[in-house]
Amino acid sequence: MEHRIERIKKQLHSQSYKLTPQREATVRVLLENEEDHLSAEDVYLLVKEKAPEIGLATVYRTLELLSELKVVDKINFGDGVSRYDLRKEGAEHFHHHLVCIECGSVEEIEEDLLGDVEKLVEGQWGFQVKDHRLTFHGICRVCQKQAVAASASEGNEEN
Amino acid sequence: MEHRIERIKKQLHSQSYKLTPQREATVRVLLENEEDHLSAEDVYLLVKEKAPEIGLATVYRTLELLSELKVVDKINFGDGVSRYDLRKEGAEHFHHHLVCIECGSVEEIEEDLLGDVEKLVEGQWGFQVKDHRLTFHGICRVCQKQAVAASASEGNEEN
DNA sequence: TTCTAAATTGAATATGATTATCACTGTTAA
DNA sequence: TTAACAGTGATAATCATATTCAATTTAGAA
Repeated sequence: MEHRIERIKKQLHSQSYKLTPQREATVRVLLENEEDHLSAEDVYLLVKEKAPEIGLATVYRTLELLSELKVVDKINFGDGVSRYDLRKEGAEHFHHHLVCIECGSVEEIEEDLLGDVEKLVEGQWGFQVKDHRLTFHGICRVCQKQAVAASASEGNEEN
Repeated sequence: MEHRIERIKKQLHSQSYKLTPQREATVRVLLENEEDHLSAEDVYLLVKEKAPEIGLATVYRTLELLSELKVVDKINFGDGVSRYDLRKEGAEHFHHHLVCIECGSVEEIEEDLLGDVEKLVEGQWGFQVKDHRLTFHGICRVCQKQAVAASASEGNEEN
């Protein structure tokens, strides 16, 4: 953790930005909640717990800054809010997401599934790929099981 | 064109919605601008040309409705607005996009590039894929050429 | 056709996320 | 020390989208 903060600090400095206490607190929240896909508001509430004096505007500014530096990726799952997702250290590409249309859960896939597809796009469309966004919409493992269980008990009145 | 409108009409009727003049005008605009990725505001302005009495709220409602019926896909390229893209007739999956980070142009790929990847996701992650969103960010053919031209003329003062 | 209930509309307003403004503070470097 | 200046928090402004509501239109029933 400290190592990653140190690294982000260097990234900031390299563009003559500072790692202020507010920015550090924000980064720590992102690191501690790496699994989640927090909105700016979510981040704000979590940062407030450690640094109650921080303002919402600062959180937005920090997230925007981290986004420019490619420390986080700004993503959008179609609800009205942007979410911020830490990029894995050294990751060249954005990771993929599995969004469940039943329960709304979001799972991440770190593996790069698109190597071949990107080559195809570069070759066939002459498009020089720099990054990608891939999201699958469907039904997660848990909801699939629930669906099976529900249909199995069909006919036996349970309520 | 008429054929496609007829088909959308049937889809609406099957859920007991009506193809009102306002909805028809909106659909026509979408059909006539199939190449583009129009925002709600864009659609509104274009529909106004044929049906000046239409309200913005109606356009939003219509686009939302068409989105539910999977006639259009609501997409988001990271600027603050949703864009609406007609789904090709009979297309099971959403098509892909190539977004140029230089000039902002958006190209579409109709081919389904993800057959293999989806099988992998279903097998390895147990996730039942219903749809996907895939966008590549990079540099389009035109901007690549311009970059080459610019670097070639480097040193010769041209202005 | 006439009637009726439900669907749809436009205008206006409300909402909610994000951005801009601005006065103030802390930091840096001469 | 002081003079920039980056960074901050509170607040107001913006902008896309959703909602409300009274008026209108529509598809069938009678």
